[in-house]
Amino acid sequence: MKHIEERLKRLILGALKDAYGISVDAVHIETPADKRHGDYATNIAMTLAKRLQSNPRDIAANIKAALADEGMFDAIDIAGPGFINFYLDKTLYYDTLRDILKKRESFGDGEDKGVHINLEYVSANPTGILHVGHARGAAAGDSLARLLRKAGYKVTREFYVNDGGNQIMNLARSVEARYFELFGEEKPFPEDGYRGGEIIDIAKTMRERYGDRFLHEDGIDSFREESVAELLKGLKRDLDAFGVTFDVFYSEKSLYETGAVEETREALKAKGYTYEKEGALFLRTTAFGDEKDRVIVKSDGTYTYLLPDIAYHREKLSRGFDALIDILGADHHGYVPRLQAALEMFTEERRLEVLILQLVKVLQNGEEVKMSKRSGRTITLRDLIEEVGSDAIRYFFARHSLNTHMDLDLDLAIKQTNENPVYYAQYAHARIRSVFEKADNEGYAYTDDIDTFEHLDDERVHDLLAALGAYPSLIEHAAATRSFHRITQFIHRLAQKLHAFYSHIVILDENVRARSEKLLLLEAVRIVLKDALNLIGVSAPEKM
RNA sequence: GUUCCGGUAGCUCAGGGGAUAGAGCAAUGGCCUUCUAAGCCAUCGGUCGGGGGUUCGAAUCCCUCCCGGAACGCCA
Repeated sequence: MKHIEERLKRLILGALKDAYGISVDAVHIETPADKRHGDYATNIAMTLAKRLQSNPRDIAANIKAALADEGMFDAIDIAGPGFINFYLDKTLYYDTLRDILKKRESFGDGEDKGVHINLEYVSANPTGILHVGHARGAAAGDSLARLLRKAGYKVTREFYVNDGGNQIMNLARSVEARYFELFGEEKPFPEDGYRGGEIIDIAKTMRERYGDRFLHEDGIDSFREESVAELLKGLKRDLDAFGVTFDVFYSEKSLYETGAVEETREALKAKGYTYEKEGALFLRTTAFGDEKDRVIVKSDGTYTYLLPDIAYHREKLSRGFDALIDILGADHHGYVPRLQAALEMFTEERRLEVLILQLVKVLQNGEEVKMSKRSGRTITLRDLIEEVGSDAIRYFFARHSLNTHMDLDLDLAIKQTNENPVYYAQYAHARIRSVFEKADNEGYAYTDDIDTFEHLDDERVHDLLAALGAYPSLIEHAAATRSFHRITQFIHRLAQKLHAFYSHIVILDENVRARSEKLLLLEAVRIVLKDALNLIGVSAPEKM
């Protein structure tokens, strides 16, 4: 079935041509929040008021008169300042129902966009374990990846592993110092070293594997490699428990090994975008809108982090992606212009989209908890998952847009577990399953061999079907605007309508036919609810 | 000082330039002999930070001021 909205747009365009002989670029169709304003509404008459030198309500009346409505609507009203409200013929609701039952979880899938997106998120340094601050990026990236795929984009989920810079050496020295400590030996702890408990754990692992060997010989390479490997393993395990996975873990170190970093430096030089000053190599990022030029090779000959980052993004482009999306924390926003500038030295148009994620303020005992890996005092993602649960946290993050400055009150999050809105949605799913279980166990026979619906003429049914019917265009819009939180809003709306339906209508009707129709409706709701929950990484339980 | 976010109900937050600004939590009052009460129904709650402007129409766009967060390194 062609989306109703598409059909409606064509009708309106046709009416405009007939009534006024004009065409417009876009017809805005909305699904009014207030159902008294119909199933669909358009403001087209108001937007044309100026162009047609006429008042919106008259224009609306002319459009209405010219509409060849094909029997799609029960009624078309002109309301308010000039809205045209469309009240769908009820049989079209049943089209939605049939459509969902046929397509199941592929209902709402966008058409193949033929666009391959590389989506990079989290990319936490392997110098500690994930804390609450990382959780938001992980939840956002994963949800967005799922949403984009649903909408018809091909998506590669990528994690950039910073295993090549100074901080890794800092990490290795930190572990080394802890290792010496385990043997009661003195070794100065790095000034800016990592003090998390996991650093001590790794030192213990090193002691198990190598004994006291590195007290006598230089083990810094081993400390570095083993530490990164151990921490990365931990990151993956925590992310996995959070339902967040990646297709590619890309090593920064490999960029050095393949010569990609040097190659990028030379390419920038060759293009004439670099100059030397005070012994350092500067990149002329101001030529592309940055506020000042940036150093890429320091006067001591080492690289700043910008150069490998440019090399990395070039490498991503060379893998054939049509678009790159990075999700970065707000603390890195100032970095964006220089990276964009550098990449535009290589590409005609801007290919990198950067989504900035505002930082989460974590409160405990009424006080802000500062996250710092170096201090080692953190609230870890792992603890949070254990105490609050992955679903509740995922739902919490998925409710908020990227640029919301969020307060996460841990006491509240933990204490109010049962009042978390995630359960409202999950409960709706479990309820549906339980009705089926009851039907199966207690001999309420039903059939799914139904193509017409005669017992579903109820306002609450229409509310449910209207909500379900909006799913495909919601997916499109949410994906296009990268706003996965709209999915969460949809989930809540759908659950709300399901609960209302459930509370007022007996599903296991005495009449087999009526019972079957209602069960099919429930099944359709369940399919879409589960699919939407899946998009934000939340489970759909069979029982609660 | 500059740049980027944000300021909407007691709290946490939604609000594709449109209709009477909405949810959750909190508060109040009803609803379990029948499919899960983690639910339903109802009520309470707002000078959309202030002031200008654009528009038929502004929480939304523009300007300006105030408040909060973040960033302004040859750190990552």
